[in-house]
Amino acid sequence: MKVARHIVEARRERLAQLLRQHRYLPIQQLCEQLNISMATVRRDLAVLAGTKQITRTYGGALSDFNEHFASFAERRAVARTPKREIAQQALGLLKPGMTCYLDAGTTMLPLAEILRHKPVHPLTVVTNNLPVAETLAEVPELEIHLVGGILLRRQSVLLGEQACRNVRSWNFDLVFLGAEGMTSEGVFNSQKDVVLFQRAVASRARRVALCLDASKLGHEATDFLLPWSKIDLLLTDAAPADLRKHRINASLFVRRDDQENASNPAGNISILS
Amino acid sequence: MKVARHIVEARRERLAQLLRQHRYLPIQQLCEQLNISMATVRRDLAVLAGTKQITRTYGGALSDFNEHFASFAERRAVARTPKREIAQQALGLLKPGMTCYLDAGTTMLPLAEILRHKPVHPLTVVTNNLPVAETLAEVPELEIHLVGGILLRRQSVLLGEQACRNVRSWNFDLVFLGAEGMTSEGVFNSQKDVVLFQRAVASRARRVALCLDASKLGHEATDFLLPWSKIDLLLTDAAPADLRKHRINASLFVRRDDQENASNPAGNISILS
DNA sequence: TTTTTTATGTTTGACTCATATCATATAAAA
DNA sequence: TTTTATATGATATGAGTCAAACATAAAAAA
Repeated sequence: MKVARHIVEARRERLAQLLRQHRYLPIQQLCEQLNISMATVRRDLAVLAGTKQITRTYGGALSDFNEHFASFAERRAVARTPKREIAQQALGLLKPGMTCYLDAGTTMLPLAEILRHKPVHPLTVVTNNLPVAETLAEVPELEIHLVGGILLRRQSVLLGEQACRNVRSWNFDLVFLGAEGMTSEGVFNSQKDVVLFQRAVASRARRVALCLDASKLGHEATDFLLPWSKIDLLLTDAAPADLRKHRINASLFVRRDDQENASNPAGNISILS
Repeated sequence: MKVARHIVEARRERLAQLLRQHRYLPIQQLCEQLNISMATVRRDLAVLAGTKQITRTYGGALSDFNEHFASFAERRAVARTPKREIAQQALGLLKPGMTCYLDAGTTMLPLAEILRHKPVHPLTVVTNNLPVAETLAEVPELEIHLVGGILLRRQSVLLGEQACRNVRSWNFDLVFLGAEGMTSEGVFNSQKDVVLFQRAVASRARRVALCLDASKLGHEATDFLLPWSKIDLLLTDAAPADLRKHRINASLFVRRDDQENASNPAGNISILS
């Protein structure tokens, strides 16, 4: 009998979740847990294996997730090149002695990786992003702080009230934030806790840099994050013409080699691209 | 044909290493790699599974090694079995609804792994131990909190002033602490920051459980952590006679099945073993 | 509503794996 | 050296898994 699409997807998500939790499970146990036939489990596993979320084995399956934040690696694969570009722009903004914040989200991982190999020293990095923290943990030139908070499974990110409280004791020279969408009004994200936390971070920052690749243009996610008036820098690979088309008021363009002038005297957004 | 003992052990080590490298391998491939029969591979795998180095699956095997925290896993190899025992004791103390703290150090990892597969639900777990946090991150029944703080490279542990401050906003039903040594005076550790933080944790706890395997007996590390008077429970694999020999005042022994009586009315140390 | 599509569970035959037993060769002990 | 212990590979039997085909029932589309 056919079953509604959302039921199917929910079951597959549950399946993936069970496998992440146990790393390996035989098909029989998966059947018992989900109350479905072996045939269905096998078919679901085939789908999940197709999207590289799991590895099929004889008689069971094996989660690909817990191997070094693999889900991150997946998402990272999307828009890899733009994100590396943005990371390069971000790197140019970092000066020795700064205290900076790196946001949750996949955009920050390339920056962390670049920093790992070409550290700006000394530098204090604060983050709620576990993969970023771990990437940078090995670099002796950097001082890494993790904000405390509730650990959000799947995203490996710390959030919640305590996280916000922790952030309020910091003063950042520069914070890098990611988001899901940008319109003429400002930038958007898709989770309320995330937005709350990002606002807390932004309120402690001397300068706020938004990192958004071109695919976010015109997208409007559920939760409004910040208006452009509170954003100092936009790091993007989007073409200036496309930004104008979406009425994003980008009056000041800054090239990579004169970033010293990237300050924002008139309250306009500086764009590095 | 019989084969020299060191050959056998070398092969098994090679086997374990292959599995660590590939995480999962079917038996056939292991045969090809090692040029031995399936029967021998199966027997070797049974041995490795017996020492919890791998998990047998139908048709293959799966490394139990957390390749992510290599330095951790190395240290974990030492005193592996006692630590699993201690973890089992600790598990028995956890009751639904509790808020507990898991310390830094390798002793907590086996507990985290057991909890991952047999979660006590609901349970709030607070930790400064990144590997523990990650091990438990995928378990939906648990709420995981990381204290904020400076990330100590090498140990993947959070410490520092902010960490201490964060801890002070918690009330723990039960905290599990590790240490480097124990004498008749109390328990010791080897880093000042660690001790400071552990004291902060202990001060917010209704009950403090120390997890110390027998190898720590009589050892006196550089920094004094806590006197026995402030410790409610000692989880150890050390024999009672050995404890007495070192004049550790262990007057109350508790069996695993009457842990309800493990409270500490007279200020004596309860021992689970 | 009627029609089409499709997700599910069952069945079947081929294949793979596990367990136990056994002969043998060789290491280890006497 | 002789004897004992044991690690190995082969074999056979039984159990479990896989892939494909099929009927069915319910969702989606018309």
